[in-house]
Amino acid sequence: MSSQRRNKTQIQPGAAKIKKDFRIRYEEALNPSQLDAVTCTEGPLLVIAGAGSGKTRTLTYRVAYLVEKGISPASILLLTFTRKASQEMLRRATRFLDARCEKIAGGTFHSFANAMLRKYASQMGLDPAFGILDRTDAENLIGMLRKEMHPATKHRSFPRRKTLADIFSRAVNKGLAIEDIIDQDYPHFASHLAVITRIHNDFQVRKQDHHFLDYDDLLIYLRRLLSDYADIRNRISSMYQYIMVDEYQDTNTIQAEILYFLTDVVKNIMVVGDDSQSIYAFRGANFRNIIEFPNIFPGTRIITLEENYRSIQPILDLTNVIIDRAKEKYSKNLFTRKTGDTRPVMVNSEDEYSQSRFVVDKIKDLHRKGVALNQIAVLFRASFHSFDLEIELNREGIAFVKMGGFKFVESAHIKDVLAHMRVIANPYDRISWYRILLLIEKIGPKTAQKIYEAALNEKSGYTGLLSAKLGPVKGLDRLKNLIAALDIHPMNVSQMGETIIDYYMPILKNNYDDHPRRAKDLEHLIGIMERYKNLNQFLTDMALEPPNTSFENSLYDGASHADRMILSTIHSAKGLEWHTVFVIWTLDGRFPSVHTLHKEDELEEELRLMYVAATRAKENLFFTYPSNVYDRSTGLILNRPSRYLDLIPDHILEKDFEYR
DNA sequence: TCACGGAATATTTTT
DNA sequence: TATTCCGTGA
Repeated sequence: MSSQRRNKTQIQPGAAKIKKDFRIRYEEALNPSQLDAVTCTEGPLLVIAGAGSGKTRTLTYRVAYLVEKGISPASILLLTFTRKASQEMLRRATRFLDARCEKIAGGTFHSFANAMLRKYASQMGLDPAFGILDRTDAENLIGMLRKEMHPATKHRSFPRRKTLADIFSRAVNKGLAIEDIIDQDYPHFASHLAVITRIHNDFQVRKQDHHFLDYDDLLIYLRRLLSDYADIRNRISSMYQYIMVDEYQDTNTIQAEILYFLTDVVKNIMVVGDDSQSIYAFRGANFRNIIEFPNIFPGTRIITLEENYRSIQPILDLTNVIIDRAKEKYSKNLFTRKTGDTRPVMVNSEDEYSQSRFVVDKIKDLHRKGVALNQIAVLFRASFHSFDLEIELNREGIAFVKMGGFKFVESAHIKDVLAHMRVIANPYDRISWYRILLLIEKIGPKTAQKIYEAALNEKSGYTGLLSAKLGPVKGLDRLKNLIAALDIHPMNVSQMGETIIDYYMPILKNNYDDHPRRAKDLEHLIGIMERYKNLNQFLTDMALEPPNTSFENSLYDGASHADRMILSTIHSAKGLEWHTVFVIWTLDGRFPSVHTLHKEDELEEELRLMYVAATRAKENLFFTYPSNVYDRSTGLILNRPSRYLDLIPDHILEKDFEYR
């Protein structure tokens, strides 16, 4: 790119300045393009960072550089895709430089929105003590409303609550009407449009009435705050003079607009991303954000990071071929200095079972040769693709962790306990009331509703339950005692948690045959509570910044955590790397999935997903696909390798292996 | 009105 | 795997 030449000449004065008295030797730690990206601090900057090109490293050093330059940490804002990412970068910057880096405002768009809204919400007529609905809460609420629309939802063809939540969220994140989403993505529900729209309206109203914001609302409200209230916009945007955004390819239009407003006063904004790795369009991410960035911010400098530090040349040869087929992208030319002569391999197996056998045998083999288990990963398109493999791994006693999929806080027993706390925090929280009431035997939806209404009639907050005039309801006494106990003694968060868990234990034992495992989770939860002084803070964090990984399951004390191999969806593998990577189910119809075959955009996204998967590997890369798989939904027999790998020449992808 | 059992169903996921 | 949904009987 011709602009890059210009960049180089411009940067020289800055680069010279570094040498004098800065503590960190930036020019030694970084390659020339990375150094460019770090030292170019003024004005809009777009960094296209290819896979494995040291993106995180660059961001981290840039944070340190800004601080070392004397910029106040409080005026630096670092927005990332996950909370963990920003924490990690700030932690490393702190190690390189000093504790000033800890003062930098960092987090996700959602946590930033939360912070700003708590501060300024009242000015836009929003209760600053608003509660946050996580995805499950939103689904439950939608489920309640769905049921209230009884007659129409009786048909089997009516979308389930999860699907409804999906539709609603997609509409927000893509900035489209419900109707458009149905048209585009769910044409088979077209006949239910009217009812779906009604449920959606009710959903919005309920949230407002109860002062609840769901994840999408956080962004919507922040955007409104910034667009409609000039004085607040002014205040916020003069506070953050240097803004950095990671994973820009996975931001959606609302987030791009938020950034636009945030830079109203000062336009020192840097975004980093790789359009080739954009894999969240189903959630509203718009990879064109990255392509349009220079149009929105005139004078944008573009820096491309093209040296890959991760993979050996044969792997890069393959990934370059894969991504070459993408229609719309910034051109970049990744290169590596890592040589090697092991070509990526495509393995055809007879069926799913022999696919699992191949992977297991290969893992045992590698492990014997000295590759640590935690340097081996198996990646797949969808969470359930690993079920069969998990069985085989268990049988062979190979320790693994599965990433992605279910979260700690989303599991039913954790939500049960949290619901009790939420009722205390917000007595009008109908969802939580229902949840805890339904746990009691002989109480179903109807009874729960009666109790809820009677309790709220007392107008005395959650203690309304104690004085509510109710006919005798069996089993409610224990709950009443609990509420009374919580009311009488002032407690900190963890004491409250323990009291609730004491109450909840019998219910847990009754409801789940695997209660010992779940009880362990609850202990873990207490541990987390101990870090909090404030109930609301705790509940907010549980929604916005939940403890991340789906922890060690029951094998807590089995193999040491360090020596386990990794099973992961490709989405959850973003940004990670391993010595050896297996991508299973690279079968046309599974990857890309049959759902996407007739949608061009989605096929493009699947292609990028394959690219992300392949670029995780450092030394070894295997693709496997079983033959003769019957697809129930379409009636097709699937037996071709993924179209993204099918026509690649043999000298790049070795293809004639068979395993049975 | 509730509990229970069996069947159906499932892309992907962070917030 | 694990939830969710629906029908049935009490």
